[in-house]
Amino acid sequence: MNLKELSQILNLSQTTVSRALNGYPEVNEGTRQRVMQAARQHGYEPNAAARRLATGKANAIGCVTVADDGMSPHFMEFLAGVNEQAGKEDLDVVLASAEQGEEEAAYRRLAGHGRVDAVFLFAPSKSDPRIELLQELNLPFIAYGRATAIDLEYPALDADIETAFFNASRLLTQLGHKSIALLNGPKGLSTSLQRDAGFRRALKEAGGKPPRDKALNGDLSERSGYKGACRLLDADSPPTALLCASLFSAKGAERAAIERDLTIGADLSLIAQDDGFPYLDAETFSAPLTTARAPLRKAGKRVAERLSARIKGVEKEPKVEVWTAELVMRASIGPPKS
Amino acid sequence: MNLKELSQILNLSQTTVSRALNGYPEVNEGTRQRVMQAARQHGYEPNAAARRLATGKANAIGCVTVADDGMSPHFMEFLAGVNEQAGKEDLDVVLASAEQGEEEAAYRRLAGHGRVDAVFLFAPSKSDPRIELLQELNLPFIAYGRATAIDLEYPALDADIETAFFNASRLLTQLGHKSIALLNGPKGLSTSLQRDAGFRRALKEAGGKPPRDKALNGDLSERSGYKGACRLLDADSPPTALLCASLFSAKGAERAAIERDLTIGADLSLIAQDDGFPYLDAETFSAPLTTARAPLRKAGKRVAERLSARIKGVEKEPKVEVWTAELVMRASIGPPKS
DNA sequence: AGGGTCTCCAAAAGCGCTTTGAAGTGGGCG
DNA sequence: CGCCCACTTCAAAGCGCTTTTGGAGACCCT
Repeated sequence: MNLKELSQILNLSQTTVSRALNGYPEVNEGTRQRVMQAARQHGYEPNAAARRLATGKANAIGCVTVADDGMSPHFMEFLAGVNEQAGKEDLDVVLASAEQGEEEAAYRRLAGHGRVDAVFLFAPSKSDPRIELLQELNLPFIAYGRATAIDLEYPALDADIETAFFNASRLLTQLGHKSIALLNGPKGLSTSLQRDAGFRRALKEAGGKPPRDKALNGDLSERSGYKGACRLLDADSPPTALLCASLFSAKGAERAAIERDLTIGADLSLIAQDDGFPYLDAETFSAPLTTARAPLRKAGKRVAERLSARIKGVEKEPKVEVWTAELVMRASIGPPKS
Repeated sequence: MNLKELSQILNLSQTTVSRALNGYPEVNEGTRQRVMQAARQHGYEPNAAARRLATGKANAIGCVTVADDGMSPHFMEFLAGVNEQAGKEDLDVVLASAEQGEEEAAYRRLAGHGRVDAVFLFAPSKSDPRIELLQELNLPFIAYGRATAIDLEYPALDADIETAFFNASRLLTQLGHKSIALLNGPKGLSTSLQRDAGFRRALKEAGGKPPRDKALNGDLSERSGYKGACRLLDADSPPTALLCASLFSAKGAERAAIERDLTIGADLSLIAQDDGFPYLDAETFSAPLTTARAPLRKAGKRVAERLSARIKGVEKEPKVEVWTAELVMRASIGPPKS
């Protein structure tokens, strides 16, 4: 069933049917009802490709993912948020998966009119080439995370992890910890850099002799957290407080602590970043975990919302929105035992 | 830059340029080179919508997600696999998010020619109405998981969780456990039913007096696993062996065990289903965990692969593919202490 | 009653691509 | 020398929709 057939059934022109269906004012209300009714009855659905071709609007947002590392749980969680909101904005989400190194071509293909109206960028690296590319391609986009080394103005959403980790670290120094460690995420990622910066700044600003500090890079898995914590805790003068880049690595750290008969909160203070993953919950640790909240799903929603606004032309300027990653106090921290 | 412009630059007809670009044989090799070269140089990308309209092929697969419960980590992990493989098959993945109850309309819209060539269904319920709907809409699809109460023949992939949990449970009875419990997933889900069936069958078949059994439903989170395990372990005559529906709930169970000074493997045997989530790893438990492997990402890949085959017309019959969920033995199980 | 203003609809022109059917080359052969 | 065929190329017709243009009626006002 297409427009032509439907209009023939109704004894109307395609124009009229199209207008009736799309809510244009210049059509008789009675006619409109009749058209809508017939459309429903015959199960008419407009052909998306044809509409796209005619209007130049795809009614879709998207992103290109890289096969190997691009599809982390973090990304997927963010994507879940994007998708959820996109549904409310009546947008499809299209994923274009590219091989490592073929990303640019994939973006060019997406930009090739007709697939998506806009894209989002997840966790751009420090000087991510994609930003310049997208501007050159004139494809509207919003980045989640800041490419700190890039001067260009571009729309973004960012969680202020730096401040969160600064506050968290300062809290620990203020509690009197003299040896604090950071179990950070992968080297080079801008969030990792933010954590590191906040951490170091807090230690530097701590009055008196700055505490001993130690930072390790790893991925965000339980295994990595466990390994890192083992290394730290088994060293000479182990840290009495630990900052973790994710709840997963915090889980690993907890395991390492328990294995060593250290009680979280009493023997070892623990703070982690909570990305809001389902299934894993800051409160369900052996001591409820103090966290810096940076909920990915919510961020994804917001990005989809702004993308929709950009497509509609409502949002125009390259606005950078920064969300504070709020510190949630729970029982996993305390003064060092001595 | 569109086809017309490009062909004008080249002084060729659109036909020839199109054929050259799409690898048709009836074009001079020299001309083809010239065309390819010019296309690259001018950054020509064919308009996807136009191509779709002309060919009737969307070169995309998709699915409709439901805002609230449809976007579990399980689904996202599966989706990651789909997307990865889709990239290799040169297919886009499109997500259409619908409000609860609006799913049918969303499928109809997707079927409205031009958006996707096929869809996948994740974890259909026992008698999922979507299956009939899709057959009626004539939209090719593959389901991951079986709608057991439906008689229709339809293409699917399934992990044989029932057998896996049967084997796991039997293993525990053979080790001599007299009280075994199952921390199952949400009630009504077909995987939950499979686990339950396998579990009960094994206990029934155990020689002599059948062991005491207990099954709890919950979600698949750490918190739920913890709570369930607490309830079980604090009851009279607590189980000496525990089956968990996910690594997350197993993590929770582990925490409950540790809290009670029970050693996994010695005081409490633990077996869990491992869906292959990154970040959480069966080996990184206080005792490496025996698991039934049912890797979601791999399944997603396979579904995308088969979907591609269906689109191309290579796969035609409603083939049901069943993967055994292999039991991986690790140190978390042993005979009961007595 | 005539002219002007609205309201509603039909026809047709794209949107950018693929694909059909036909035409233009040139070479080989009789 | 002319004919046929293989090899290339081209013009044009859609694909199904939106949107512009312009015309036909209906209605109102003077």
